[in-house]
Amino acid sequence: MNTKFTEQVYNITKRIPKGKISTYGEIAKALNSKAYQAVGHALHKNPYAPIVPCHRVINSNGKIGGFASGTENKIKLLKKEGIKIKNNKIINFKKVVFRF
DNA sequence: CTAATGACATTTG
DNA sequence: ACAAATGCCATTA
Repeated sequence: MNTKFTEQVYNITKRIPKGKISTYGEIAKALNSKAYQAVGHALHKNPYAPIVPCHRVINSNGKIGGFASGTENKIKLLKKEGIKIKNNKIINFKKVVFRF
């Protein structure tokens, strides 16, 4: 969609460096908004599926949350990126959170 | 335009 | 600490 919000969401999500992650809340804040759900929606539609590392975006509670391709699959991918995950939760969550 | 939904977050039980 | 309820914004129907 050509809405500014989603555009920003994708742009920011793409800026997340490898080995780091971010939360919906942080992204929403980066957009000067608190539409966490809208961010999640944007990523859910995700017309930039392979372009935007949506798997690097997780919940604020350190949980992975839900993902289209399966949460467990994302966990594996994040683990490969260097993120430590236990029971679907981020271990070094605070250490890997990327803030804009 | 109005209503409902969601890859959420926060507060309350 | 965990589970449920409420509130939030933007998008979709």
